Amino acid sequence: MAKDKADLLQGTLDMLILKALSLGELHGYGIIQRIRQLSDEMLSVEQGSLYPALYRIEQKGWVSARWDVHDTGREAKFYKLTRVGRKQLETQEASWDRLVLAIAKVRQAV
Amino acid sequence: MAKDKADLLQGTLDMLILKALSLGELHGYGIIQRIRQLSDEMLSVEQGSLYPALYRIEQKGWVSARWDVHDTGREAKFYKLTRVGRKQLETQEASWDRLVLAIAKVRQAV
DNA sequence: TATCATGCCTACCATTTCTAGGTATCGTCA
DNA sequence: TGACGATACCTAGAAATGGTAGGCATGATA
Repeated sequence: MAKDKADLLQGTLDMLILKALSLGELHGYGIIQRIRQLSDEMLSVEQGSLYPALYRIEQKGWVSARWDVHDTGREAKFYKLTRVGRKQLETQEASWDRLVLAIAKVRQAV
Repeated sequence: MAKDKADLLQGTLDMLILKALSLGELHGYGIIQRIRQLSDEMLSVEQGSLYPALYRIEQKGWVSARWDVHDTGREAKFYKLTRVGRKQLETQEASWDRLVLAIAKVRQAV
C-alpha cells in the first residue's frame, strides 16, 4: 500500500520513451536505464510496462525497430525515433506543459 | 481521435478535487465549475469522472458529505475536506511536484 | 558451477477517466 | 403554458495504461 517510489502517471510513459530515444537509438533494456539515469533515479520503468508500450508505439509508427548486435556482442532490439515519432514527442511535451501549467493555476488559487 | 481539449492524466483528478475543496465546502457540480474556472478553462472534469471519484474519495475518508440546501433554494450534496484529506492533498501535491521535477530532468537532457 | 545482470516477452490485474445514458428541479423566454 | 437550457445527482460499461508476476536465454563473474 504505502509506496515511496513514485509510480508513473498514466500517459507519461510514451513521452519518456520517445524522449529517451530522441537522444539516440537504443534497445529496450537501455531505455529503462536511460530514463532512470536521466531522472536521477527518480523514475523507474518496469519491464512489464516498457515492452508493451514499445509495441504500441511501434504499431503507431512512432519508432522503428531492428535486431542488432551491440558492443558487448549481445543481441538486442534497437528502437529509433521516426519522423512521426519526433513530431509526436513535441505534441506530447506541449500537452504535458499545458497540463502542468493548468494544474499550477489551480494550485495557485488562494 | 484528435482532441484539442486536454484530458486529465490518471491520478491528477483526486488532487484537483481536494484542492478545490481546500478553498471551502462545495457540492459536486460546483467542484467542476471551480476547477474549470481556476484553470482558466484549461481543465474540464466530466460528471462521469467526478461523481465516482467523489465516492472513492469519501470512502477513503478524505472528504465528508452532507445534503443541504444552498442559496438558490436547491438541494445539493456538499463535500468538505477532512483532516486526513488535507494531509492527503499535501502528499499528492508533493508527489506531483516530484514527478514534474523528474520529468523535467529527463527533458533537460541533451 | 552458481548467481547476477542483461535482454526479451506474455498474461493478467488494478485503477482511473471518459462516454453515454438516465432522472429531477428551476428559471427564462417565446 | 410549454420548451429549453442550466443546474444537480447518479450509473454502467468501455478504453487505456501501468504494474505484478511469471517465463526464457545469454554472458560475466565469483
